[in-house]
Amino acid sequence: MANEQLQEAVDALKKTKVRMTPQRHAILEFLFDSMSHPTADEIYKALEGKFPNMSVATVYNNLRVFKEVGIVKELTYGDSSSRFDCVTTDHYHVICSDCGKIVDFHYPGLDEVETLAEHVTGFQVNNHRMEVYGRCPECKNISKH
Amino acid sequence: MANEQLQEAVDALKKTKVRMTPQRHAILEFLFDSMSHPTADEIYKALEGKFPNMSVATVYNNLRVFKEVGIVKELTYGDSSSRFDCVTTDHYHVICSDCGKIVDFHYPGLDEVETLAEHVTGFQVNNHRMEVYGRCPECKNISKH
DNA sequence: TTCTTACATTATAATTCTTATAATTTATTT
DNA sequence: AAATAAATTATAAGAATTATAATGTAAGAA
Repeated sequence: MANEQLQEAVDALKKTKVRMTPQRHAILEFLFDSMSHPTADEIYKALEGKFPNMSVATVYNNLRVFKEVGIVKELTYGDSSSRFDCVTTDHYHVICSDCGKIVDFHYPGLDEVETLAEHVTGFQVNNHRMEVYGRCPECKNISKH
Repeated sequence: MANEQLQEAVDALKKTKVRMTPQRHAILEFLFDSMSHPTADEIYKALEGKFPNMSVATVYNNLRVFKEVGIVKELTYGDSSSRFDCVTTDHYHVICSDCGKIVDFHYPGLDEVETLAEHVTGFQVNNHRMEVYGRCPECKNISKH
């Protein structure tokens, strides 16, 4: 369940001298609950009922903190604002070029690519990013008519 | 050579009713010559000697056109501005997390990933993006001292 | 070749996303 | 419970990108 992962994330934060605040908890909760990949603004809007005085800066600040600790990943696409995804299991994303929908899919981590890149370039490789682009079933249908 | 690929790109544009202008040619030439991955602003600055009156908007507009035709790829990272890369052979990028340097490396296209994603998600997959992150040899040395 | 028209460019303003700043508030330590 | 270090807020500033309107130009037709 999402709750266990949330708890793990909270524990991870405690170990790194990062204080737990209601705002931080709410942002994390929202990220883990919604299995979507919200933008900073979406998070801000979703929580303004609970925290009418919360600042957008708080959302951005905390997303940066979460990224540094390693429990959140930033997804950047050309068009608009960044999206944020909690780092849970090893999954990748398929993104619809038409409507922007993001769908997760599982695939074994591309470790071979990392090691090859390391040998060929002399870099000390830490991680990678991979996304697949195409058209989602809905958009495929729309274009047929 | 870069010249042949440039010619191919120009031909591809002619077929799609996109007019060839001196500015467009210069932008393409710069992209194919420099095997780096310049930002829109870098392109703008590089060409202001040749085109003192060229507008930044022109660079952005044309990069968008090139992207739509499929001869240029946009690489977006969270922090700063997008970088642009001409779509040539199948190569991927290793990016230094410290200094931002981008180095190409060859690797067989990840076709299996695309087909798997297609089957699992029902998307019609067209392409993918993959990057490896780490620290370049230079930055590794710096941090040792 | 010249004319015409639709497309490109320019210059500027506007937007949008994100970060910086300073004052206030709050969580943790002593 | 007091002290301190960090987080939040509100606002302003910054940077990257896009929109707008006027002017200029490429490419096909006469």
